[in-house]
Amino acid sequence: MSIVQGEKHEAILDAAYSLFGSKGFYETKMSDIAEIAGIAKGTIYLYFKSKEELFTAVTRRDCGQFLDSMRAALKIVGFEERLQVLADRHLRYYYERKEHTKLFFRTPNNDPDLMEFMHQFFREYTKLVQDVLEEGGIAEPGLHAESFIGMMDRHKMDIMMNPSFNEQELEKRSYFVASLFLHGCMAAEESGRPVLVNRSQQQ
Amino acid sequence: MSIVQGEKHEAILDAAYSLFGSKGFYETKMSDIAEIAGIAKGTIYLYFKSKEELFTAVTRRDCGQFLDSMRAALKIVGFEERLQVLADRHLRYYYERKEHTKLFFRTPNNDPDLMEFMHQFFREYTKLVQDVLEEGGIAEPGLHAESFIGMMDRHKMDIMMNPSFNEQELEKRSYFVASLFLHGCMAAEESGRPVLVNRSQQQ
Amino acid sequence: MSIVQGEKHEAILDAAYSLFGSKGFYETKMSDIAEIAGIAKGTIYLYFKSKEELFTAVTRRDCGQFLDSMRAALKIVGFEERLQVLADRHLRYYYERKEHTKLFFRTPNNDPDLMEFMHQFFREYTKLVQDVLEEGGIAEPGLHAESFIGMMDRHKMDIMMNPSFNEQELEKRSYFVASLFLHGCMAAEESGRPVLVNRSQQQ
Amino acid sequence: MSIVQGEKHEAILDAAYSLFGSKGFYETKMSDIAEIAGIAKGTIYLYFKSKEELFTAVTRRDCGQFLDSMRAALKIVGFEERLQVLADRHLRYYYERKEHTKLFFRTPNNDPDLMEFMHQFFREYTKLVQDVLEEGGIAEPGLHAESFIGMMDRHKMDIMMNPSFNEQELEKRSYFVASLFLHGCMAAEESGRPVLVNRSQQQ
DNA sequence: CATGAATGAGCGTTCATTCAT
DNA sequence: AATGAATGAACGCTCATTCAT
Repeated sequence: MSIVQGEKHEAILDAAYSLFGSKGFYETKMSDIAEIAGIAKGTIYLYFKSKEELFTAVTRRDCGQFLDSMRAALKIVGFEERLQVLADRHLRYYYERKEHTKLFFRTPNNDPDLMEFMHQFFREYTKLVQDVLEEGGIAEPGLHAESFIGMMDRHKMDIMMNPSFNEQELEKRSYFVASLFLHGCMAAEESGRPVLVNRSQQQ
Repeated sequence: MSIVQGEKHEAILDAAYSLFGSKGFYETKMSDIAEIAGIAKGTIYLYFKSKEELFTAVTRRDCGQFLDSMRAALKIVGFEERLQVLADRHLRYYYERKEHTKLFFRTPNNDPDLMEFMHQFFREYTKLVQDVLEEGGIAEPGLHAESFIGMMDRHKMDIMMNPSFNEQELEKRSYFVASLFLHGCMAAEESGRPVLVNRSQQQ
Repeated sequence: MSIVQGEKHEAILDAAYSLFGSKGFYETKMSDIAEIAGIAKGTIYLYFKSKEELFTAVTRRDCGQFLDSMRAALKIVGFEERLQVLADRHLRYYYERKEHTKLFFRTPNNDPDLMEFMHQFFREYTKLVQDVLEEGGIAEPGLHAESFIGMMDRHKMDIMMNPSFNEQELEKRSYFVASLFLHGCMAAEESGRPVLVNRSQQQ
Repeated sequence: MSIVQGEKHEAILDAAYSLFGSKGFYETKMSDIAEIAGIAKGTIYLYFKSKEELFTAVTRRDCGQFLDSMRAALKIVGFEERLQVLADRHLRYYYERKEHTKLFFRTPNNDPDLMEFMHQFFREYTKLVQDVLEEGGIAEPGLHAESFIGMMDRHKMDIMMNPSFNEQELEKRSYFVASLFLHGCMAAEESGRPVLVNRSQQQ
């Protein structure tokens, strides 16, 4: 009956992800997590110091996967193509978490470690976007990165709250965002050109 | 010793704004609010049904003032000028609330009325931005409005968290955002022109 | 706009009787009573010192009416006839208060004055029954009175809780009780006689 | 230092019985019960869902013991003897709880479970009495049972409130009640016979 | 007499965390 | 490592009563 190292650790994270995401931080009880994970309540504390730390760990794993997947997807050439990838992955991230909205809207309110981690994550993500912009020769890449991320992120409400939001809508949206970022809202008037190819329209 | 109508109502809102803003929702006790407002605990409940409702009322007043001031400031002509005003007021809103960051980051997690109000506020604000864009002849004003708001809003982190962020920085930032939204990140390369006059640089 | 003396006093008692009876003591708020009575909350305190005192006053009026009506009804001759009247009135008292059961089952739990009054009422009522018995030549009238009252009172559950309990049932029950008290449960075996005439069977 | 199974459960019930009985339901605080039981406040909630449920559990245990003891005592022959046992046990129940009068007079006012249990207990007790009467060949055993219980129960006031009420008084009272129930108040006049032997007078 | 705005004491319950086994 | 029984701090809300007008 030997247990694979880390098996419980993962089981707890999985259970916590599922419950925190669907019910929210405050509405989730440690005992519920233990039950779903199939272990005793006290056992959680062998792996995680506190409920907040567990939430932070869940977030950390989730955000880490996001950054990893983003980095992998960015291993292509072409500035505009990479911008498009950023938009697509960012929006898709929320799209894939439609059933776990509470990970974003019902989080612990007062945990220094979580805030510290989120800050660091934002820095890291901003840096990643910034690097893409820099390689594209964009000036003030820091400010541009912040703005781009803001533009993308605003659409999470539509994506997560709107039940009829589908894959096609998603691609249209990411194309829109990347295009707007590149050429501004007056692009059409100024040149008439859609510079990016909207892949979803190609299909 | 006649009491001005609504005096207590205001006193409670003021005290709540101050405490919710500086300590956050969950960390603020009703008894603290009563003490600051100079009244008895039970009196709060004559004016507000619950702690959540009080927080929502604080938010409502604050957001209302924001929209009012925004609407007043938009009574000017010129599309780009009005865009600039949007960016300036949006960023300034956070700038003026540097001491009340918890109004945004430590809010009640699960209050239907607050969520309903925030939704409505977002709709209203989006509509306001959308109207500006429509008058400027921008296509897809809804998506553009969302994106613009996102771009602006992202900068709240820098504004609120960075203690050395000052007025000049603020104006540079709002100019940057409006300009990016208008012409995109490739504007410089594409035309070399800064279309908007950065007022903070004129001074 | 002159107000008849005691009009408000009565209005409060009426409102309190209605609410205490239908919702119970703890579930009734002074403000509700004031509203029903058509006066201000504070005004109740001009007439009654406290919620408990008001409940006691309601009880006092109700029990007083009971005793008065009982005394009037007992102005007849014949021991068995008077016993029958006792049973009939006792059971009828609950029958007429089917909509006000909470007067008996949700009373203040800890009010000395109410307890004192109830004791006195019981004494008085017991004395009244006792007098009937004494005049009927029954030995140990005190113990007999207690027992008779207990016998009668036990049937209040059936009367108040059973929605289909009707007038005829009531008369059968009061006849049963009086008869049992007179001759015991072995009466039939001992003599075969129903001594009392069951008026409801005469009809 | 091994802990006997159910030890805490019993300790809580004992503490609650003692406090509820002497001070009443509303006047007893959960923290007091915990203190008397020698445990932490929260521990009570591992065993009982609420204060109301705890009161109901206390009542349940107490009433259960009453019925058990009654059933055991009824394992004798002879109708009149068994009637006498009923009266004796019933009155003795109150006699033994002279220090816990509040179990009967200061109970929760509005608890569905307690009311349900009391109803069931009354039904069960009534059934038990009814069975005795039926075996004695008494007609209408249901109504007779109700009446007999009412007769007996009425004497609880004297027993509990009168500090000088003693064992001898108790036996006289139970003899009186059983005798009255058997032969009615006119028994003496009708036959001159005391059918039951008053055991307390034999001694 | 009448009002009704203001008061503030009072308490059941939850649940993250600990620690003896 | 694993358990789960025990802990106890923490707090929103009600509502009978008062009293200035």
